[in-house]
Amino acid sequence: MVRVKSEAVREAILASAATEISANGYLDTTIGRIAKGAGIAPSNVYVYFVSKLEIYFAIYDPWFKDQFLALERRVKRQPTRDKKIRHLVQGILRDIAIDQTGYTAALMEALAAIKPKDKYRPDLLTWAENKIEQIILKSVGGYEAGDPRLKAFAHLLMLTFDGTALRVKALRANAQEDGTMDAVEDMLMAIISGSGHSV
Amino acid sequence: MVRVKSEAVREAILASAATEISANGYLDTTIGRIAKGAGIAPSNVYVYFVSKLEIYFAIYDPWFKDQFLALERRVKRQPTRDKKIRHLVQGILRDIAIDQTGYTAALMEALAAIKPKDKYRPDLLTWAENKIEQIILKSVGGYEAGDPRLKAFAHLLMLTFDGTALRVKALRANAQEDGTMDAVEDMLMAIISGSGHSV
DNA sequence: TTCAAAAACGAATACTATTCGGTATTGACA
DNA sequence: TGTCAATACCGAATAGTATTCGTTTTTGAA
Repeated sequence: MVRVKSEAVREAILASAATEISANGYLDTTIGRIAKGAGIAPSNVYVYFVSKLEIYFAIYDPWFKDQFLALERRVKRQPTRDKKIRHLVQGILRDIAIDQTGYTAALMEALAAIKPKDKYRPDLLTWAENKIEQIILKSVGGYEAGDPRLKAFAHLLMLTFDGTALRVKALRANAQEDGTMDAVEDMLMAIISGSGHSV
Repeated sequence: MVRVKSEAVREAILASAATEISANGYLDTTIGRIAKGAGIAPSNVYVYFVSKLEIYFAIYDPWFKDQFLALERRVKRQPTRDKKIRHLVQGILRDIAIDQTGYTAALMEALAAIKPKDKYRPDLLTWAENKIEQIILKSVGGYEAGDPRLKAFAHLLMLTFDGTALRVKALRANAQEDGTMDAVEDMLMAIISGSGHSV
C-alpha cells in the first residue's frame, strides 16, 4: 500500500457534511455540496464513505450518544427522584428530539430514505433504549434490573422521541404550543415515577 | 371551457398510484410508473394533480379516516370499558400504524420528503387526535369534554403511532418481537383507564 | 530513484419530478 | 350540424440527483 487516506480529508468531509445537514437537512444536502465544502471532487467522497447515509450516521451516531451521556450526567446531578425523572423525559424530548442543530430532524429523512441495500442496523435505537434503562436503574432508582417495565418504558419514550422529531420536520413548528407537550411529558413521567416502588 | 377532465383518468391515476405505493413505498414510486399503470403519459398526471405528494395524500387521507371510523365502531361495540380501551390502543398501533397495505409506512417517507414549497398542513394529524378524544369521550367514557388529559393522551398516542410506523419502515420488522410492544400498549392503556373517574 | 497501489479527478451513467411546446379532442354555441 | 377555442394529452426537454468508471496523479516503501 503506497498511498494512504488522509485523515484531514476525512475530517473535512465530515465537517462540511455536518454544516450542510444542519442547514439543509439530509435529503437536500448533496454530495456535490459536501465535496465543495471539503475542497475535493464529489467522486472522491466515495473513497472515504460508501454512501451519503454512511456519512450521515458517522456524524449522527457520536452526536446522539454524546447527548445521551450528557443527559445521564445531568440526571444524576438532580437532587430528587422527581427532578431526575423530569430531566430524563424533557432532555430526550426537548433537547435531543427537538435539537438546535437539526441533526435529529435530518434523522427522520435519513431513516425514511433507507433502501434495503443500505442494510441499516438499528443499533442506535437499541443503544438509546438500553441507555435509558441504565439511567433509570442507576441514576433514578426505584427499579430492579430486568424489570420488564423498564424496557417497555424505554421503548415508549423512544417511540415518542421519533414522533416528536418527525413532527418538527414535517410541521417545522415545535408542535403544540398550547401546553399539550407539557402534559404529555407529565404522563410519561407519571408512568415511571408511579410504578416503581419508592426508594 | 370546452374539454373536461375525465373522472375515469383521475381514478386510474389514483388506482395505479395506490398499487405502486403499496408495493414500493412513496419514494420508490415514480410518476412514470403511476402513469404507465394508468395508461397515460407522465406529463398528463400533472393535469390532475400538482405533485406526487398530492397524489399520495389523495389516497392516504380517505384511507386513514376510514380506518379510524372503522376503529371507532369496533371500540363502541366492545362490552367493557377495558376492552374498549384495549381496542382503541391496539387498533391504532397494530392495525393502522403497522398496516398491511404499507400506506402508513409510505406516510413516513412522504412526511420526510416534504419541502417548504409543498406547504403541507398537518390536518390529518389534528383530525386523528380530535377523533381519539371523541372516541374516548363518547365510546369509552369516564372523561368530561375538555379534560386536558384527553388532548395529551391523544397526542401521546399519535406520537407513538409515528414512532411505530417509522420503525416498520426503517427496520422492516414489526419491531420488538419479545412482547415489549405489548407492555408499551399496556402502559398506554393504564394511563387512560386509570386516570379517569370510573363510570 | 523507482514504481505500483490507491487517492483524486472529470466525465459519464442512470435516475428522477416537473415543465414546456405543440397537437388533438371536445363541449358549447351558432 | 359545423365551428372554434379551451384544454386534455403527448413527447421531448430541463434540471437535478447519487453513484460509478476510466484516467491521471501522488506517495510511501523498497
